[in-house]
Amino acid sequence: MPPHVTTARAQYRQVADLIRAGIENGEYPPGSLMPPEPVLAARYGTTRAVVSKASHILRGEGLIHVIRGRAGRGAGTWVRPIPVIRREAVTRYRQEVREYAGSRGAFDAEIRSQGMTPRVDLQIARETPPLPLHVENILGPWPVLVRRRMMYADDIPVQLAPSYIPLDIADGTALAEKDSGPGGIVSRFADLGYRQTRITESIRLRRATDPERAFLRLEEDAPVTEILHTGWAGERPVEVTVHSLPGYLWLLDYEWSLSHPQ
Amino acid sequence: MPPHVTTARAQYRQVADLIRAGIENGEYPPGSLMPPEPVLAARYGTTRAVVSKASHILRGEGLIHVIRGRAGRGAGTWVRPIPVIRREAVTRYRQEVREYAGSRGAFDAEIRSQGMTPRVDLQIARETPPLPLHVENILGPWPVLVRRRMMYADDIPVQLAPSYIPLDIADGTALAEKDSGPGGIVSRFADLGYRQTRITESIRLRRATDPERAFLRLEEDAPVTEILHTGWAGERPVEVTVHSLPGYLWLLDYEWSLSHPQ
DNA sequence: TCTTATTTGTTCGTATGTATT
DNA sequence: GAATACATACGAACAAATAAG
Repeated sequence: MPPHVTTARAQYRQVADLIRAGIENGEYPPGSLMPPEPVLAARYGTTRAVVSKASHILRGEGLIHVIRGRAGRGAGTWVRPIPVIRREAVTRYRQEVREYAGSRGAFDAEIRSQGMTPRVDLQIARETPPLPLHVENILGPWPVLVRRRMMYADDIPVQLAPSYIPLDIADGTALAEKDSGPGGIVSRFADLGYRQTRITESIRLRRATDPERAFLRLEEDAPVTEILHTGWAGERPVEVTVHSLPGYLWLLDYEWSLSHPQ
Repeated sequence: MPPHVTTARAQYRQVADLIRAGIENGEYPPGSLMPPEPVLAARYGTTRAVVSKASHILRGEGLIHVIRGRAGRGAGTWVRPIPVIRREAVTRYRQEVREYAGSRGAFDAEIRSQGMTPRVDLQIARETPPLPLHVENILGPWPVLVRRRMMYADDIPVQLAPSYIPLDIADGTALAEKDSGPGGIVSRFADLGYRQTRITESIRLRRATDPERAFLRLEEDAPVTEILHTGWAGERPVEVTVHSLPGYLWLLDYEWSLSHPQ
């Protein structure tokens, strides 16, 4: 097509549409390696520049992930290997869910119930102010214990979730241990006399930070969903967790009852 | 800079960063008209191609909106005029919130409490199957009354929210009226004996449809947050609303209590 | 370890189309 | 109709990262 001929929809968007359809219909299956851009250009009758723009669109949608270099073990353009993951925000804090089939907390239960294999890497550290702004706004400028969780489904990174706990609550307790035991740390808070009675979550979309992009294998234009989660024991915030999720990868479910009067 | 000299970060990303900073620090204030691409290219010492790529990035983030043509009344590159809007998912269904200062439902109250002026255009229609897939999955293949709300803050379109109500509930009642009265339609459901006792919401990120892009003034690469909201009267779903929000524009708040045992 | 091949990233220059004032 | 401004496309060149031998 000569450069000056413009149809209703731009070529690069049409190519993106075709590749997206190919991903959905099995031509480019989940987890597979895509052909190189020059091959795709020939296949769709266009130039590498157009395919490259299409590629960038699909990356922003989290459908593909590109590692530069000669295609092989690591490098190449990869189709996202797993489907959308559902997060049940309310029921996940019920004891029977958190302990489902011996799970260590809500995430384990969540991934297993969807037929995938969960894995969580955990780093524990102490941190002093300044804390991340959103966290300090809630917990105040005091030392905290941080439980940094790096979470995988079928060995694919799907979530980052650092939890911040006031050090005067956590220090020297089971909350500072790697194995949080049956039911996860929510159960440990209860053991310590800080039974969480109320949860607040604040959801927003934002650009990914560099560490998030590296861990979640996101491209620069792919948005991240941030869930700012606070667990309250009475009037006191005892836990703040900042969940970072690839925006297009997750489905978030909420459920609540209405009380009268209406 | 010659084409083969590459610094750590691509020029077009650096330019996007500079413009984004300019928007945040008041150089390009909310609601203002940006200079044309050739002017920006000169200002940042680069070419129009680079500025154009930067522009596309910022559009994907919903920070600017471009209307092609000679700059003037309508055309040009505009900085998004309003800040992030907060949606309180749980408290918004309490009667005192819905009726705040005489508000007609939750959205009115929400926008007013944030110092902006709400406006809602409403179209009411009857529809027969096939309904949108997600809606039919919940309500079944039956005729519905649709209340299509088009919502503005300070006359800027900020949300689309069609509500689907089974026709056997809504027909000939206040639910089919334009003015939903004090407290909005949730109060009208209660009047009709369908007191909503439970709410479920399912949140996902997706590409915008053409009508959404047109109404919300979104660019093709800007994601939309969809909230699939269902109101239940006992075991029966009596209302499904599909909220479409510009992804980066909204902050969604949830809150709930934990019951024992933990 | 070093060299070569492959693949995507970035930029430039140019040309033309399309939309609005 | 003229002027302005963004949209798209092509082609070329070189950079940078990874793979293969």
